Amino acid sequence: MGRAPCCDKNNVKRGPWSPEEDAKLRSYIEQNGTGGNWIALPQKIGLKRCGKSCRLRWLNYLRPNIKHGGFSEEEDRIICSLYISIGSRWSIIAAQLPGRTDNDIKNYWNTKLKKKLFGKQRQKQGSRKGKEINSIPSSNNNNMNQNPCWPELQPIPYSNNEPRFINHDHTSIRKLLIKLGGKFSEDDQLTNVVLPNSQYPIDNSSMQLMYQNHINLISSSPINDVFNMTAPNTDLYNNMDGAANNFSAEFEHMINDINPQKLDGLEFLYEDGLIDKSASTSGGNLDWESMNPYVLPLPPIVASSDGGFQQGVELQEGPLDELRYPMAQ
DNA sequence: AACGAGCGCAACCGCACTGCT
DNA sequence: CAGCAGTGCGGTTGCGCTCGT
Repeated sequence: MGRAPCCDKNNVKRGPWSPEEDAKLRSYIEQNGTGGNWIALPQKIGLKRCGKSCRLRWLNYLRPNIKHGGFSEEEDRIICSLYISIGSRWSIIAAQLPGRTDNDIKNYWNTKLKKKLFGKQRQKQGSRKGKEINSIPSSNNNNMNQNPCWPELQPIPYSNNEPRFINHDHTSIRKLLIKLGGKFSEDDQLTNVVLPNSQYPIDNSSMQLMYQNHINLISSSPINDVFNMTAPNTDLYNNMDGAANNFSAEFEHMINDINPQKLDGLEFLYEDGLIDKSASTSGGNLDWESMNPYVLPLPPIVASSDGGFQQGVELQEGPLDELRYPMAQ
């Protein structure tokens, strides 16, 4: 199996780009564009490079208005918030930060932001090697209270009775809910509300309305109230067999019981102790589809007219809500 | 000064998706 | 509708730099 390589690896140059190569590529694209064919481009301009390599070089470094380094605090916040919300969708995150590339953001996250956010970054005056600063035992949530960089991103101290989540930001929570909600969808039933084991067929518009109301409630409530929020008191909810009525508890339940394999992009919540695996009631091995489907009445991801995918309910605010969530991940 | 470890980042790899034929 | 080529994307790698010993 496997597919043919995009180029003959024996006849292409690899490794760092020389200034001459950069100049060739830049001048050609500035004059002629890419021509919609990266594979053929290097041959046209006499570069012994793979088309993919040319594309990468152009997109990440040669393109006009590219910024490198010097991430601002605001950019940091956006990246963190989005990462928490949607995971490692670097291209989507990059789209929110003009002049930044997905590769740049990815590198920045992996080398700095992640440590910064979770307090693992070595101290400025500390040794460069061998000294793990603020090393965090994964099960010790107390340490997560120490975040010198973004106090507002501190996790809520956990107790069995109190909800905890890492971000006091409504938008992030909403996005996480959406992410989680999308996972409730069956792959091939994008236009149907998915209610595993449901005996109560619900039409899409009802579900969307319910979901929108719930989201609006979350958005307009003080953050501390979000986790004590009660599910909408509708006949629909009341009719649902075993429907939990306490948003906080169920959200906790959901976070704790998430199957890590299905929480792509958020695994770090486990790894960094933000989600306490030991608190999970099912050892993280939950049958996803058996989860109570009524906790978050999320609409499914649906195909949009422009060929992409989007959540069934369009969020109303802010640029971050322009996100689309490809289903295939 | 030499060495080695850690770090940052550019570039590569391979898979998935999309559009065309 | 299937197959293929091109593209996009996220994960990983490898190299050069920095700094402590």
